[in-house]
Amino acid sequence: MRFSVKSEYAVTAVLDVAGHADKGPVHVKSIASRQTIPVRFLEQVMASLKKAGIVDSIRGAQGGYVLARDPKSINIAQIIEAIEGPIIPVDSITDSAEFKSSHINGHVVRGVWDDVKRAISNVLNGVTIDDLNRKIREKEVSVMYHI
Amino acid sequence: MRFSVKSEYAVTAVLDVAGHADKGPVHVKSIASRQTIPVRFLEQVMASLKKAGIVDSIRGAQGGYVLARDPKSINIAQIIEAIEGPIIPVDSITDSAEFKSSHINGHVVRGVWDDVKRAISNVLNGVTIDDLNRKIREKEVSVMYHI
DNA sequence: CATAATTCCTATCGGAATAGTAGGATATAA
DNA sequence: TTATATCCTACTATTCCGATAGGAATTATG
Repeated sequence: MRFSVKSEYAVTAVLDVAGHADKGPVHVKSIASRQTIPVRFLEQVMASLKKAGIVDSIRGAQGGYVLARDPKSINIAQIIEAIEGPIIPVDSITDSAEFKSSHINGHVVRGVWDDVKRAISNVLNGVTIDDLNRKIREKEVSVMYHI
Repeated sequence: MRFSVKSEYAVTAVLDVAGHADKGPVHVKSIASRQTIPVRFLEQVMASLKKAGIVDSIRGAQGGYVLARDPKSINIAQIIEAIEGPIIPVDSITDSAEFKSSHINGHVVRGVWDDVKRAISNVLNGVTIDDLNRKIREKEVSVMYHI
């Protein structure tokens, strides 16, 4: 797993789609201009999200993207895994037989790495798109009051 | 922060130095051959560790490296930061003013990122070289019993 | 049916980072 | 004085990231 701009775009985009769910399918162009993300780049991000079953697409004119599932059932871990691959890889470099045998005490070090990955996974699994949407709405409300 | 081979080398090396503290300064060549790490590459890793005040060096013949501090006071976070830079960067790309203003709801997403970094930091700060050394010794003992 | 709008598929590219190599300067024990 | 180390700096091959690009496939709309 890593922490790329692409992941950030992905979460932002899903959040954007969720926030505009009422006005029919959201097209990439809108998201891109709202969030200032290169359109052609975002296209690829959306493709990954679709492949992972997070969004659905409607092709053709007036098409766009919609959430494939309930915002409460989409968490950040799923989105990031859709983009970057498994947070806890099935076999990492350090899991190879040669690595294990050539690095004395490697298992101990790898134990720490695993702990870290678990911690990351816990955080990301604990936050849903619905959670973030609420936070955004709360913020908007508080801004309104301040005006 | 990231999870490079270099970091793994660093932790392994510190662990190796700690484990051979009794027989005087440990030289890079020994560590490299024991752990199967390219010598010239490990040299650079050790330089970073020294700069960070984790190990001390003795130059010249029969020189080598020793721990600069008590193994109980060296944690994995310190080692990784010595190699990769701050785990929680003072200013990341996503913290720039332009990024903030151009990405709606960016603060919410970044909030999650911060939570993750904190979680990573907690794990890495909670594990010391002494902890890992104990684990290695326990393992060795249990292996001995099995023979 | 024609057209505009949209997703979809694939290839390419510049720049940065990673992992590793290399040459030689410097220090010091023996 | 010599062998053994660390130290300093530059280079390199490969991979990955962020982004761009061309064009095919699909579909609502007039």
